Amino acid sequence: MNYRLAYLSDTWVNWCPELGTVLANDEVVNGLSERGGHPVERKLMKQWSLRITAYAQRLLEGLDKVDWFESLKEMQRNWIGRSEGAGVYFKVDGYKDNLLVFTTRPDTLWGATFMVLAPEHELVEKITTPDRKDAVEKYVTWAKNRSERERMAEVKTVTGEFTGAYGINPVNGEKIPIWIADYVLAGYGTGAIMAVPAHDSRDFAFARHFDLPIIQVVAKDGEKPADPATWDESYDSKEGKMINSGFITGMDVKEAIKATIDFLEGKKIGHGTVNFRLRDAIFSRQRYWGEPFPIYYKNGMPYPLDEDELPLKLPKVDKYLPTEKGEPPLARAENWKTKEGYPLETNTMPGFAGSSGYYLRYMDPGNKDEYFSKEANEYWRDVDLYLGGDEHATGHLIYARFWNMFLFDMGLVCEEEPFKKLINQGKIQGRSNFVYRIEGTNKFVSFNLRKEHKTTRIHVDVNFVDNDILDTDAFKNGRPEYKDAEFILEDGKYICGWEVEKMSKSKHNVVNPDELMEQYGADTFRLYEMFLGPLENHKPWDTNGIEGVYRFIKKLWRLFFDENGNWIVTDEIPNNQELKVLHQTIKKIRNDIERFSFNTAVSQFMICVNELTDLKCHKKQVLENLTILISSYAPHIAEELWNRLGHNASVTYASFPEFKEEYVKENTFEYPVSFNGKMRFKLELPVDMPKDEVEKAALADERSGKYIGDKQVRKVIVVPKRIINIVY
RNA sequence: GCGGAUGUGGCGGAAUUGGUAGACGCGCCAGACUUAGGAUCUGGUGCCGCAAGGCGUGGGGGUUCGAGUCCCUUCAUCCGCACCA
Repeated sequence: MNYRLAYLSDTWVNWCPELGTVLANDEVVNGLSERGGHPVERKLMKQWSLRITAYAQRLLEGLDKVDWFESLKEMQRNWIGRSEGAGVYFKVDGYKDNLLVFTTRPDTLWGATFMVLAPEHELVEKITTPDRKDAVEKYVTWAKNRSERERMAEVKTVTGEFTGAYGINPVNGEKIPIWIADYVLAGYGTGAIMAVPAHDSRDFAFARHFDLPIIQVVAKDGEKPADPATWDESYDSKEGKMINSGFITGMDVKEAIKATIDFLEGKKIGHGTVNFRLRDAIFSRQRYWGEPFPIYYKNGMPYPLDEDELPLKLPKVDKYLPTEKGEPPLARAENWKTKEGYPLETNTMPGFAGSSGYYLRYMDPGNKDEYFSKEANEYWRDVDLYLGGDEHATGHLIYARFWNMFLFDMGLVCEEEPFKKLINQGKIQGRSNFVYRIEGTNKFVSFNLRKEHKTTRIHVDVNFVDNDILDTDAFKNGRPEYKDAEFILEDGKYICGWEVEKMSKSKHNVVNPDELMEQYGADTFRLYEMFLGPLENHKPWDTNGIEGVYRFIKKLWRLFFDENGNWIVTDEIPNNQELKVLHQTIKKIRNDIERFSFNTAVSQFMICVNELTDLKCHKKQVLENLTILISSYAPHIAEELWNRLGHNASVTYASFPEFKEEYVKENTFEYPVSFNGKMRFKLELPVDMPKDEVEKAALADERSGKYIGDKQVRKVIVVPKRIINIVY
C-alpha cells in the first residue's frame, strides 16, 4: 500500500451467489460455474488489486535475460501485450469534453471517418442526442448483459449504434460521427477509438455494414490509390506511402507515425504513448483458506497493521462458508478486529500470494524472525533450474517475477529475475477409447462398421481395452446398464475408436500408476516414463513399450545374480573392453544429465547392460560404477544392489564415477568412404594417420576402383576421424 | 488473424559441432529351449528389387565435396493469444 502497488477498487467480477465467491473467466462455463453449475452474474465489487501493470515494461525486458523456452517467453510477451502508439484528443462537437483515443497508427488520422466508444464509456450518456437516446440505451443494456460466450460466438457479427454526436478530427477539423459498439473494449486503451476503415479490418467491416465513408491514406509502394468502394478488405499493413494526408503526404508509414506524434505533441493535442494489454491482478478471494490481509478499516479507510502484530493468523469460524449476506467466511469469526476494535479485512489472499515467493522461503525455511534473511538470499540467489508446466506461463510465472522484482527494488533480494533457467516438461496425455452404440439400442458396433449405423460415441474405460480391442465381457460387467449389451463384431473382434485427450476421470482414460507399479515396480515405471521421449514433449500415455524397460531391469539384475538367485559378482580385474563400455557410459550419462536428455540416457544404460552381458562381465569394479550411474534413474534396484555389493551407506552418498579418456581411446578408426557424398564401404585406418596418407589408402583400396572406374578423381575430402569423400 | 513449436521406419524416438540417417526400445518375422508360454535366448527387420542397384528425414527449390541439420518457399499438425485500436 505504501508503494501504491496494492489498492482497493471497484471491479467488475463474475460473482456466483451460490458459491459466495468470485470466479475467474475460465471457471465460468456458459454462464454457469464450472464446479456445481450454479448461475454466475456480473457484479461490481470492492476488491484488492496488485498493480502489476507498473512493472509491465520491466517484466517484458527481463525476458531477454532468462534462459526459458522461446514459446513460453512469447506467451508472456503476448500476455503483457505492449503496443506503441499515440493518445489523441478529439473534441466533441458542442461540448467542452475531449475524447482521448489510443491508436497504434497516428499516421492514419487523416483517414479517420468516424469514432467508436465502448458501450460502457463514461461519455456515452452525456453526448447522446435525444433522438438517439432510446436506441443507444437499448444497445448499452444489451451489450452489458451479453455473456462472455455470446461475445465469443458472435465475433463476426457487426453491431453498434450512432450516438448523434460528432467528434472533431484534430488534424483537419473534419466533423466525424461518434458511434458505440462492443467491438471496442472498455478495458483496453481508453475505451474509445478513431476508426480508420481503409486500414483496419474491424473498422472496415463496421463501415461497410453501416455504410460509412472510407478514405484511403496509405498506398502500397508502387501502387496507385484505388477506390475503397471496390475493396474486399482493408489494407492493414504498415508498409507503404502516405496519401491524402496533409503535411505527411508522401512520407513512409514509419516516418509518418513519428512526424504525426511530433506534430500532436507540439500542438498539445496528443502524445506518443505505450499501451499494455496486461491488467492488474485482483488479489481478494472470498474464501477461508488463504493468507488474511493485515489490514483494518477505520472510518471505511484501510490501514495496515503494525508490524509487531504480524503474523496475522486465520480466525476460528463455525463454517468455512460465506455468510448468509454473502460476505466472505472470515466475517463469521467472532472477534475479527484489532485490539482497538476496528474491523479487519474479511477477504483472504489468492493462491498466488504464497506461490509467488515460496522459493525465497525455501532459502531460509527455519527463520523465525523474517521471511528470509539477506545472507541466505545472497547465498542461494535465484532458482537455477525451474522445471514446470507451461500452464503457468501467464499466471504463476508472471506473478512470481513481479513479486521478486518488487523485493529486488526494496533491496531485499539480490536477483531481479527469480528463475534463471526454466524447462517445461510435457504432460502425459490419456489415450481414450470409444465404443459406438447404435442409437436407441443397447447394441454396439465395431469401429470400422460404425458408418453403417447411426451411432453415439461413448468413452469406454481403457482398462477394458487392449490394443484397441474391447474385452466385451469386462465391458458388460463394468456397468449394470451394459449387462445385456450386444456387439456387432468385425473379424470376431470389437475394435474401439481412440483419441488423445487430457487424462480425466470423465473420459475414462486415466491409467493408474499403482497397477503398473504393482506389476513392474517403481523403477521400471520411472525408467519407462523417461524413455518415452524428450522431457518437453507432450505425449499420450502408452504402455506398449514398458515390457522393454522391464526386460532391461531384469537383464541388469542378471549381471549380479544367476537364474537361481546366486550372487555371481567377482573381484576380477576388468579388461580393456569392459572398461571401455563402462567409461563410454559414464561419459554419455554425465552428458545426458546435463542436457536433460533422459531418454537417451536410458538407452545408453541398455547398451551398456547388453554389452556387459555379451562380455559375460560380472566384475565388481565395473558393476559398482554402473550401480552408482543408474541410482538416480532406478533408485530402488540400485540401492539393493549397492547393499549387496557390501556397502552399508546409501548409494546416494557415493560419488559420481570419474570419466577417463584413456579407456575409450581407439587406435584405429573405421572410415566411411563416400563417393560423391554416398557412403559405399568402410575402411579401418590408424587414428593418427595423416590426411594425405588416408587419402592414398582410400584411393588404393580395390573397392574404390569399382566406383571410380575410368573417371577422373577431382577431389578427395578427408576429415580426420570422420569421413572420406571422393569426388569424381 | 498474430505468435510459438513440431514434421524422420508399422510405433515411441536417436543422430549434441554441416560428416556413416534410423541408436535404443516396442511391434513384426524366423528359429532354439520348453508339457506350455504372456518366461528366456539367437538371428532378421526403412522402402522397392531375386540380385546388382535404386529410392529415402512433409513437398518444391538453393548453398556445399557432403544437408534431417543452413537459406528460400510451401503444406500439415499441435499449443498460446485474440473484436487489443
